[in-house]
Amino acid sequence: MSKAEQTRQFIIEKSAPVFNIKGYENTSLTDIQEATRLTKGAIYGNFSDKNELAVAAYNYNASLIYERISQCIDNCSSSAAALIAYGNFYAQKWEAVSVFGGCPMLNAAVEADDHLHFLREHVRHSFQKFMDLLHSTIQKGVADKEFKTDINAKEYAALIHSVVEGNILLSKIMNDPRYLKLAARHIKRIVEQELLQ
Amino acid sequence: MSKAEQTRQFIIEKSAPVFNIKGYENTSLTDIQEATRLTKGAIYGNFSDKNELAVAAYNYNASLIYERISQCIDNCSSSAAALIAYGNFYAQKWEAVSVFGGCPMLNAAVEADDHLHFLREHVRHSFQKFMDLLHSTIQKGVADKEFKTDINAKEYAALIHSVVEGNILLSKIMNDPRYLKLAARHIKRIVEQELLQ
DNA sequence: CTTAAAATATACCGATTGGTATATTTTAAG
DNA sequence: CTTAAAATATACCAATCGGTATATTTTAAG
Repeated sequence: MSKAEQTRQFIIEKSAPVFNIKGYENTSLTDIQEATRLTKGAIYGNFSDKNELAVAAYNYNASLIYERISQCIDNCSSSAAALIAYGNFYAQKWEAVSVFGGCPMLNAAVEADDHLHFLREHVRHSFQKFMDLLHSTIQKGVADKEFKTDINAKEYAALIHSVVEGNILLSKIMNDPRYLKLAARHIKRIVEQELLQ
Repeated sequence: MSKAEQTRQFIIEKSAPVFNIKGYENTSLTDIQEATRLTKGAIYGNFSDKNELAVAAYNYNASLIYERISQCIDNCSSSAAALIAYGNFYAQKWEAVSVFGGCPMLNAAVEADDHLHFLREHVRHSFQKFMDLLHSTIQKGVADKEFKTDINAKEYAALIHSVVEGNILLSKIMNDPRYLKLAARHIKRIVEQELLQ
């Protein structure tokens, strides 16, 4: 990895939490300079403009969470356990996620849905990636005869994902992680009462 | 109502959708001038600063939705019908809500949770108000022997609210109102299988 | 109709924004 | 060690930001 590639990665990693906390449009180059302790020369030498860095930072933020969640799912011995683990993930890691500014997908989605168009497709893509992860987990449960055969896997994937995101929102604004524990229990109930054979 | 009070209300109503679409920090005074076709003199003659207008616009946005939803609930003949109507509200009014920038509470919550502190308490208050509305609806169902007696009304209120908000997020970013219809069906199932006697 | 006050418009302010041209420093090949 | 290129720092730019002082217009009481 060349010096510039190292710097590029360094800038992404240092600015990523700032973008997530302050928002992609409200994060200024001064903020990025302070976070990286670098000057505009270094930043614009590695990114053509602020938007390119914003997209790189978002993708970094989203993939960071994705890796941890998919790893968490891979460690489960059954599909039911995997879905329940997904519901528990944010409840367990809440302190770390909260300090980091909360769920990067939730934050970026609200900002990108109707006025940050350069970000929108990236946010859509990561939402889809999360739902695909849940979808394939449910499909595996069906294939393994663990789950009922007549369930709509895509709908349950979207439902579980939305329950988690909705309660991240609630926990964050109310400053109360109990909403996430409630979400985890609700997902457990869905799995046990509607998915399991 | 004096001329100034009329103008004040006019500014709130015209700028409210702009704040909801562009975000409270990203909406500039130029945006507000364009939306109202007024000058800075008129705006600063009626509001001490941009934040005061932002708070007034947010409260207007939130109360507008609240009024419609509580009216929708009041028209229902049973508590079960009221909760189901709540789930259906955004699915039915999606076109109008979407053009308006989506749910004002969702948008403002993401912006205010960790960097727009002057707005945060107002957003918390309206979240609480929505959950209280659901809470009292569920309590009424229990008192009327319509719902089971051993249910946790507060938890179900938070759950229903979060399912709706989560699917508003999903519908908005994916540009697909089907997620809201899914939320409505899920809430119906919760009411029928977990709340009704 | 007159007139003082209230409301709105105009013209300006310093600070900050994203971005760039150029100077300097650092890197790494020979 | 030398040196050209790559990477970073510095100094600047026009545009826009929120906000204000003042001028003008509109309102409404007498």
